[in-house]
Amino acid sequence: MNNQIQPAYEFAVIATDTVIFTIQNNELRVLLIKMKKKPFADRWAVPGGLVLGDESVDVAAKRHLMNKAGVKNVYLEQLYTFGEVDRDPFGRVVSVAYFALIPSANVSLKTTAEYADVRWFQVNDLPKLAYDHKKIVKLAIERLRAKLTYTNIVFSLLPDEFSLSELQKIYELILGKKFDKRNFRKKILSLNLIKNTGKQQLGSPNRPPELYTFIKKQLENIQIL
Amino acid sequence: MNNQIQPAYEFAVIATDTVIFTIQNNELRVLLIKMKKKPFADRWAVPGGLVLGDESVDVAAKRHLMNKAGVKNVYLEQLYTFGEVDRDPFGRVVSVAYFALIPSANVSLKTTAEYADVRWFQVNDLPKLAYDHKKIVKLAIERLRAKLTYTNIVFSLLPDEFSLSELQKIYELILGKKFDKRNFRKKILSLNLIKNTGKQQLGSPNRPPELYTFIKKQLENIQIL
DNA sequence: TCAAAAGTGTTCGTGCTACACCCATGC
DNA sequence: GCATGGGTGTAGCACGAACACTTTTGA
Repeated sequence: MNNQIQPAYEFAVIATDTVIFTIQNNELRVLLIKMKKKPFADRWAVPGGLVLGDESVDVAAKRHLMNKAGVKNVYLEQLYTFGEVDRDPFGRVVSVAYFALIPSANVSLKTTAEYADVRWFQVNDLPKLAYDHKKIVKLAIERLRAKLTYTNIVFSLLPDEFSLSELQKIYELILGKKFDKRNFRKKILSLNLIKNTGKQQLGSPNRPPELYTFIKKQLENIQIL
Repeated sequence: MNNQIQPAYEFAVIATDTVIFTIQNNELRVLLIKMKKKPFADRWAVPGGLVLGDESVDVAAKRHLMNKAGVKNVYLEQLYTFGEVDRDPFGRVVSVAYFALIPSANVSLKTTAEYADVRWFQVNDLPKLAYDHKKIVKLAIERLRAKLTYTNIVFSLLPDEFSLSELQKIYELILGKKFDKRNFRKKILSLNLIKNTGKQQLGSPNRPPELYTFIKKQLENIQIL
């Protein structure tokens, strides 16, 4: 609707902020960076950055995900756009928030010159966050919980091959409740989302679990629980 | 994340576009405006406009809803943000799309000087749309369908008092399938979302329906169908 | 042989589905 | 009195919930 020249103050900066989730140590964790610049020096925040003039918002989100967390080809979904006037003390910044899911394996953290620190935080034990990032993380968790129940999104939190117990543990961690083992397996197997690879995971002092893999690794809407 | 001065070309214009739904003549309809300016002269589009420098994106959406469709206090929800680089031929415009629901009663269309025409279109018979508005409308319909099934959102498409048949008709129209009358009523009544007012709707040459009303008119997540 | 997690079936109750007839009104 | 949409119950079936023991491995 930009059909006339606008005075400069009506222009805004677009940024993206991405809530990156993974499973680590039997916990749902979020990647946070520690900021260097005022007025949020030493405050933790979700990684993000500006959208350039010649890149789409989606591409900007992917670029920052790569630069700041060193990951690509992960599940990335637009979450919500935060457009309050005073959400950023530096000026008018509208932030398009995303959330990303990465399998526990691929975690490679690199602290860049830009930030004081980069760490994974357990979602129930977050530090005080900069900007409106508390709200963003909260919304991302809600979305993740909802999507676990009506899509097959969980494939993006798991390695290629996994046991049914691992799968169940992820559901229990994120949804915060226990499931009956027999009922859970019956339900999951009846959905034809995963198949038995025939392999076993040896090396633990227990009976070795059978390994499964997802038949399709693309998002589908299916009532799971 | 606007922590340094950016050159002008990295700034973008933020706009909102709102897909406004209502039920009219037993059809799900969308409000469209006919544009006057090139290069989209005489093309239909969803109403929208720029976000001012001192207003939040939500407030801008409400303002345009009032100015262009003459409605306020209606259900309004953020839908998705469209951030492709070339989505607007005039320049870099990122659009935060919303969808709105208005009860069939409140329809007051006024053609303003700004537009050639304003009309309600049946969702299955839309004209060619400007910008990426076809995509926006499609997404809005999907979201509306989904929300009908797991929230009580339908209250915002109905007048204060309504019959169970009206309610059922809305579900059938939007979801595009028929429901069994007895089963539908049993299910709806078991959810405790609506109550019988004791009144009847007289004036038709049929048995007068009993009128119901929503107990709460605020969005709740409840599995309906 | 022991500890630890993996794997496996059945019963019961609830909720969804399918289905047909009488009722109240305006004309 | 007739045409039109409004209102009502029941029986079968499928799916979710509850529940306990045996198996396999490494140490």
